Amino acid sequence: MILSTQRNQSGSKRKENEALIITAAEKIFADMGYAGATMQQIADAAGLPKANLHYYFPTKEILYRNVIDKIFNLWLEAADIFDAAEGPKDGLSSYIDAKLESSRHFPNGSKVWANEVIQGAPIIQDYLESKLTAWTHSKAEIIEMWIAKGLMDPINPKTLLYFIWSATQHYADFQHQIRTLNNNSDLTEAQWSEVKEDIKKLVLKGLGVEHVSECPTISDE
Amino acid sequence: MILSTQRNQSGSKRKENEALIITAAEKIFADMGYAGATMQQIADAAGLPKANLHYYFPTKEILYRNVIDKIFNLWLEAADIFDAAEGPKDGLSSYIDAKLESSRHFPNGSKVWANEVIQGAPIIQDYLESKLTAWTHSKAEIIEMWIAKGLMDPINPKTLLYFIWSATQHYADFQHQIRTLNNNSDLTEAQWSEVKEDIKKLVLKGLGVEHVSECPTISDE
DNA sequence: AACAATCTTGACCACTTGGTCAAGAAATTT
DNA sequence: AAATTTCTTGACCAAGTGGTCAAGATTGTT
Repeated sequence: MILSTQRNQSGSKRKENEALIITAAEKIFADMGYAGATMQQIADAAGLPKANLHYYFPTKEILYRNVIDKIFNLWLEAADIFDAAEGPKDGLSSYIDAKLESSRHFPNGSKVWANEVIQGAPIIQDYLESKLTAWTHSKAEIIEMWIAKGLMDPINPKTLLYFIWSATQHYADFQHQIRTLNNNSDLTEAQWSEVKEDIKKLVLKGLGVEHVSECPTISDE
Repeated sequence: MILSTQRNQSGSKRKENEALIITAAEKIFADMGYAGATMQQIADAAGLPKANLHYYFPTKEILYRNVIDKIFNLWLEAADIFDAAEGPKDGLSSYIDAKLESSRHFPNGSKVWANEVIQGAPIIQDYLESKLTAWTHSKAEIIEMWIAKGLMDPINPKTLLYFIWSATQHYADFQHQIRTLNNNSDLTEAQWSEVKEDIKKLVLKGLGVEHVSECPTISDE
């Protein structure tokens, strides 16, 4: 009896420590960059001796790839909303919300990703060429469909995606700069709401998506 | 004769080498991050022996600060257009153009800056607190004035500035990702033009600045 | 209780790094 | 042409790095 529990407990010891280490590593990599981070720092942050890290993750690079892996999957998840959406108003709104929430609550992932891409993606180039390329194309198709249906102004779909990525991820990656320019305090709940509304309004209106209530056409109905 | 030339040559020997080193350093810091960059790499990129670098710049950090200094001044320059502008249409257009041009032709500076800020600005915090804060406030005032005059929709001026920074700098910082998603080729001249137009259109229209020419109102003329 | 996995850890090593230094080469000044 | 300042450079060093290892502790299994 209790076989499965025992198996789980023993099996989960590994999972637990791996998760602990990955979380610690994510923070250190975000704060120091890949080269700047040391295994010792990560070990300290995780509360484990350095040799123990190498037991679970043989090399620094393998640990790093595991961190990236976790981050990238969250990236993809945030965009499921996109597919389920009926039109641009719904879809873009939700996507911007989701990305901003993630920038607010999990900035480290975004920072690690940014650091890596800025430096030419020396370690995760395969991700860009396979998963990200496929993902981007599929989203671009949706946007093109919306445009074709006349639901929004024409725009290069990639330009729009970059636009949303940059505007939202900026709040994670440049968190420190934003904080400094905000009297050295984090954005308040109210400020976050304002940012969300401002960005959504700007993007939607900029794409001609907002309530078309502006031109009371006589011919309609 | 040739007195002045001699004087110039000797005086400029230092300036010349300093500029050479800073340019090399900018590229290496952009590609590797502060910690990841080695003085040896920078020396190789500059075509000088490492010991020679230390003659002009005693430490790695001092060299780094010189690189940042150059970058930051370009940052500020790009925004002179802003002050000279009559209204948001003119001012924001020119600013977006200038920032995109700089992203296109001098991406390294933006990358170094991004790397540094992501990591919490451990070395250039004083810049953020003094110069950048002052600069931002002065631009925010201009935007607020435009809003007060009814030249554009109301928006938090800082949110708008972050918006423009992120959208434009993204093309420098994430250059590699954009390239990868563009069939591994740099953006063509035509693509850059398209990006410029799309971004400007989206921002201006989003702020309610564009020609209101869309609703052929009968009452007009 | 004996055995076998799995996990923990301090001590250790080869290698790279930023930075130094002293000897000399070039260029300026007197 | 002698003296002085500026620049160049190979050799060197102390400190820190990622990674190893072997001995032991824990846990699970028979």
